Amino acid sequence: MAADRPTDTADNTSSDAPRRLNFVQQIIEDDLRTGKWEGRVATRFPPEPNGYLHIGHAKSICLNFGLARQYNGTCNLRFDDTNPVKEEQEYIDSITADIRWLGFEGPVLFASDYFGQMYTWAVQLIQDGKAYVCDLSAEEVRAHRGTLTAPGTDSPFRNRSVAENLDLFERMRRGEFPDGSRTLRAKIDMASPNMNLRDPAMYRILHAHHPRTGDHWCIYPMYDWAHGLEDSIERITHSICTLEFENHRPLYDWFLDALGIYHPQQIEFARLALNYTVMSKRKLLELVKTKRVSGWDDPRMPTLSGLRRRGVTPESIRTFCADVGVAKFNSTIDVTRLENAVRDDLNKRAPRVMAVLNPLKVVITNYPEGQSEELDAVNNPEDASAGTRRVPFARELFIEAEDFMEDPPRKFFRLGPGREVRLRYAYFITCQEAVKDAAGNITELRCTYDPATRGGDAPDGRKVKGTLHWVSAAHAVDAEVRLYDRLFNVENPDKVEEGQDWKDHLNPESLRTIPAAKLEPNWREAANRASWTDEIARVQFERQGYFALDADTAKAGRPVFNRTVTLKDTWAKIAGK
RNA sequence: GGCGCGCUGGUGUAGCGGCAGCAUCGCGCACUUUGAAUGCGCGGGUGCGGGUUCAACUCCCGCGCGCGCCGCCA
Repeated sequence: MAADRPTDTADNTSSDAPRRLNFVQQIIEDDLRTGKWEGRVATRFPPEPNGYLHIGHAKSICLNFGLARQYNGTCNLRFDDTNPVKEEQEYIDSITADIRWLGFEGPVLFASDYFGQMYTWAVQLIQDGKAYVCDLSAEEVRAHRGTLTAPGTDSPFRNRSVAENLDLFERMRRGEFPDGSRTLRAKIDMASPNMNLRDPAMYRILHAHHPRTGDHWCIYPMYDWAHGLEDSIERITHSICTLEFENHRPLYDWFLDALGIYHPQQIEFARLALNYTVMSKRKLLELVKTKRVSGWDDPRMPTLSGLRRRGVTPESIRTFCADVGVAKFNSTIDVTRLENAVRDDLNKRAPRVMAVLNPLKVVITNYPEGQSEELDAVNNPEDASAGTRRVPFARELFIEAEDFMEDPPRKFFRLGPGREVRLRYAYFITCQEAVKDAAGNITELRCTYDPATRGGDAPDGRKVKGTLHWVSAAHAVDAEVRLYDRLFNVENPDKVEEGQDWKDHLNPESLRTIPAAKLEPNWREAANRASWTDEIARVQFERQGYFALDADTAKAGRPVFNRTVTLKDTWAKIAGK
């Protein structure tokens, strides 16, 4: 099941086997069969540029762009920029870049380009007696709206004449009234059991500078009014959004029908939720603003830019989204599934390199001083075409401090006094002595090597339980390594108890920095043997995990690596017990 | 209160009347110059009560429980 599984599609259409369609695909195929849209499939991804994209958006992006790809249709990237007070050019730029990084492209459009058309349509509704200008304040509107159980009451301005409404609306547009003083409302039904239909606002007055339209407008359309129009203008066929818009669908339909214009079908699906993180833009923004993380692209963030910097590949995000599927009910996905998709991809593609994070010096006492040699190491056991490289070996080495125990427990396969292990691609060594300082800390190991085991095999067939990674001390390159862990130490940070704050569950150990890890000297050439669509260098540090070269490398004057994800570590589990 | 959705193994889900599958997680075994990867095995059908049917996890009805939404945000 490994080799032939498509790893780069956003859908689950495997060529063989009966295809299992998700419910959206079913709707589309039914429509294709009945010719509902003349065989067209047109979707859109409509982010509001008020924050960075996160893994939850990736699901929607993969769905919308994936559907278009699958059915030979189109998918527009449409910025839903209808609220200038929250939106910024920075977000427009990051969203565009993130989508391209994820591997999708399509026309880039802006809702703000339709403001003129929307205005014309609003006038039409007024003329038809289906919209009116209301002078109630926000609080008064709330009071008139009624409650969950009680119907609302009509606004005293509900029955203004068409002429007066037209005049007032025009003056709203011209900027004659202050923010919040009036709204244009749809005349629907103040007694509707669906609160969304109790004369919802279509336009509010906002004297705000818009990133694209500047100061041309001082009235801005509300989502419910605008969204269907945007879809209609773009002749979208399937307008896919998340579950919370289900109650808005009657409104979506009402506006389009009242106007008598092209009418796409709105379909709702469950957004992605992941444990051990938060996904709301509000909370992510707060983490950024309060400096709990270094920015939107902090590698601990669930943002696409954070995941990218962390080293996660776009391919693995796409397979993850395909694996997760599309359903009509909310559920929380275990992050381990994301991590797994990442390991799966990286295992096949990442070149192996040896790096010692927590160095312990080893002296090979029977290896000649001043001598060194080069040993062959394979770059990727999963990919023969990756070839081999030469790794220098000498008398003084570093191994991982955790790979030695003075008094090893039964199941510990690594080095201990008198024990023999293999140094990967090098020799068998036996520990003769652990040298300690005055405080009793082990400062150095004195070992002997068996020259006959060069390359790592014993001619006499002798076996060894453990294989350690290592680096020649004289040849090692220092690197900064950033070890990341989950941002929160509880599964659901959104669920807070009385008197607690969601930020109380931030994991204090989500970042651990190692200033001077020891890398094998040819790490860069080794890493560059693989090519990545985003040109971020990624490697596996053998026995430890996958790491990505951070852009800070340039200013740090030494390589800086981010740990993307660890390797599975069954010893850690055993040791933890 | 309304609308919508769900209730299958530890978890997340698939099946659209007759075989319960996938992923993940856990455990075990094999193999192994990454305790990695890989391969194999083990771990389930009830939310409750009715009905339709030769046959229901799948269809229908009622109940229960859970979740989501109800801003001059999107």
